[in-house]
Amino acid sequence: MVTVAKVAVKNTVYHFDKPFDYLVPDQLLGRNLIGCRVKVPFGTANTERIGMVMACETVEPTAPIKSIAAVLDKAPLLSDEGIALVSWMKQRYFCTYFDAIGLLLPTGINLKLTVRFSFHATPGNCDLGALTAEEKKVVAYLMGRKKAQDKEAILKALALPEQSLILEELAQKGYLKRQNTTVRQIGDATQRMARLKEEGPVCKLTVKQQAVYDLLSESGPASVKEVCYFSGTTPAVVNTLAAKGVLELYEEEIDRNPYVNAESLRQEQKIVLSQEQQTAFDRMYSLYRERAGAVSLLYGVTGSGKTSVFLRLIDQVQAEGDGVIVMVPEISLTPQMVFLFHCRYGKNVAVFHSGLTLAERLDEWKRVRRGEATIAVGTRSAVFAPLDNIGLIIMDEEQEGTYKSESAPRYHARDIAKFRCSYHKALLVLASATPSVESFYNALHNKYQLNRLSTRYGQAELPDVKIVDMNNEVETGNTTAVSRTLYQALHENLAARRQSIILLNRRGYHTFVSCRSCGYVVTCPNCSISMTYHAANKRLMCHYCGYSAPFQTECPQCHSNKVKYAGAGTQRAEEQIQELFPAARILRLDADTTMSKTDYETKLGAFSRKEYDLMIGTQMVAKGLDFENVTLVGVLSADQELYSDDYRSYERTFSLLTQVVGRSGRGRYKGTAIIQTFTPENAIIHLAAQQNYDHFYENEILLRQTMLYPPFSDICLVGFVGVSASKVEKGAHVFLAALAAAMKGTFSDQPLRVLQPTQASVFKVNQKYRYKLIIKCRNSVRFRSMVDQLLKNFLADRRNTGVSIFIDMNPDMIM
DNA sequence: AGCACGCCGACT
DNA sequence: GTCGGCGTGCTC
Repeated sequence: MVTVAKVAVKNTVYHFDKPFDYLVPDQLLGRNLIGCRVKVPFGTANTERIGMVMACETVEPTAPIKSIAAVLDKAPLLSDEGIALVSWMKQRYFCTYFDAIGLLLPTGINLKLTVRFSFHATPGNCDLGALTAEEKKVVAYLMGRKKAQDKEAILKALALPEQSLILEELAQKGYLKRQNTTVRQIGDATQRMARLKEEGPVCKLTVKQQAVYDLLSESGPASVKEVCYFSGTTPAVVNTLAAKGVLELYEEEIDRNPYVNAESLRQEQKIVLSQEQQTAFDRMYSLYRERAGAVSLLYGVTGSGKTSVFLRLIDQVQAEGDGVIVMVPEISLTPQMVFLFHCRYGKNVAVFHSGLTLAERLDEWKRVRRGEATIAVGTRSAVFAPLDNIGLIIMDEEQEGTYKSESAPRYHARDIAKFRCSYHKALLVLASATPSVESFYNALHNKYQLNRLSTRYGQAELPDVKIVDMNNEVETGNTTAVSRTLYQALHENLAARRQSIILLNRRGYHTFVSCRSCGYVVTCPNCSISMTYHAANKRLMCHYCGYSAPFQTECPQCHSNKVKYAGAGTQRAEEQIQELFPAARILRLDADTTMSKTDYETKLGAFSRKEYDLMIGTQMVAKGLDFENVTLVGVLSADQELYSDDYRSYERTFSLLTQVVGRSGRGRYKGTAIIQTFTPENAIIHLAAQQNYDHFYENEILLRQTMLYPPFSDICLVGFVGVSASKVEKGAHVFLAALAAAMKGTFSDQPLRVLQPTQASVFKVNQKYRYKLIIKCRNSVRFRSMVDQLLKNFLADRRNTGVSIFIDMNPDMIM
């Protein structure tokens, strides 16, 4: 009998990704290998690859198989649950094992295989007489260095060809020591900075280089990222200048983890719940005690104090020795929330979000893995926190699109949370002021427990909302982004020394640039999308691929001088408002600026200390912020999201408007909100103004039923991407034909509605063309096995080379 | 994806 | 006669 390990191998592609059998050598037999990474020989060339042991079994020896070369981890990185979750994800998201494994491991732990050499100091080796000139050079190079060097680095430094075997030969002869190592790829906690050298330019500069030079001489040292943004260049230009000696690059440590002294913040704070909150708490707590792996939907109007209920629940679950995961949509925007958690639970909290460096993330991951932290707080990826006894998972604002991953594996954190809760028999709490239609449907049909918080906490009341018809404004000669009503309200609010928030919903909004003479619209050369004007760097930018070009008034088509930008981007709106209120202190929050995470926190801190009068920004000003002095909220234009062709666009608009309106009047003073729109008759806007979710839901669920959209079906989006538009289109049709054949043949039992393949709404992105095909289906085991087969056939079919394919089940947005 | 095996055109 | 083009098939 022999022991065989089932190993998932890294860097495979979908159609041959499966567990490969490797022999477990005798010296490894006593160890628990499941969940450990291993090195294995792979393919005819037996190249070394990294793998993950998914299972082990003892079998009769049959044909000879290859052996595991080495084990890379002392203890398993994945628990049994992790292994099960990886397999589950592979089936559900049509990804490879390692795509899924990557999510469960912290980024910093990824290993890279390298070979290192160092000088082997023995008495005989000092005699270099027997060596060739080249060999002497190599030995001399390594003699001068104490530490072992990477093979590639040595060859590069000595200008030797990559394939050179000289190092191996010298190791054989005993001059060098060879080490096979696996190095951790830990990212830098630093960022690259550029500063000019004092001498000034020593040679002629190209236009782009001059732009970088001018910028740096004006601004002083700056990060390479910022330099590129403001000069409209790429890092390549900066590197060239560095090579020419015009500027120098250096590393600067980026923002320190602001949570280091979490423990010192710790203090008990008693939470008093209202009757309504107490009822919700009691029901969720008893559901948790049932240990049935159930789901509860906590539906509470904005400002109803959902957080207090969470905290009480977490206290209880912690007291019973269970771990907790708390997810929030975008944690950088809620430093208040992180602060709150640190105050209450000190070092018991591990925080996961994109603002941490890789090394910090690795540390947090380890603290959870070792059981030092039993509460994981973070964005989407926190759902994978390596807790091994989960009692409770909380998803705040569960309807948010950021919980859905837009790259493979295209998972929804809610589904992962459900998996983990059913594995651990834990409670999943979905919380929202505007639950997703799917979740509310489940709650009404008793699949979830439903808890409502329908009054605001304390004395706070819901704000008064006015809807302003912008058509009237335009007709009566007001062409600015601010209506007279909003102007008046802002004026009064400033005079009363209260704060205001202005939402500018830019998403899908084109501050497009066009020629007033011939109608030419400036579009991105790489993508089929119009360019957006950025006032901060006076350039046109593409939001899809990052391409930028200087703004020019001359039209490339008719050569008139009439190219102008229109529409109210955040930057433009800020200018206008500043002109209208010259004395107001305005804070702009914008996802596109190069602001860092701690910048946000400082700015938001300053806002809460009333150092600003007005905050203006995109979606991010609408969500989760809690400032008691804000009594006015303005929405510059409510329409943009509403009229995209996505089945979730109503839901998103309703949610956004409801939430932003809810920012107003959270403290002692009654709040007001003003919504500007060109379609004042629209029902969604009125329902959001009234914060009337129930009515919105009733309308929406009927629509979903008629149109056969979720929750009445699942949407399986098949995407095709490639550089050749015709090949991509052909690929989509090849897939369609195969699907049609499957539906006539083996899978005729599947109730499917297939929509014709069409171009993606943004057809070209980054020089690649995109097609989509939509299947309305039931996401069942059988449906997935059909898709799996279709995918494998597609990938193996040579007609489809150059076309990549992906599946997105219930995408957040139809591409 | 890589990598090897295999069968036809430009060369010593 | 060989070197090498990239079409096809496999990876425990």
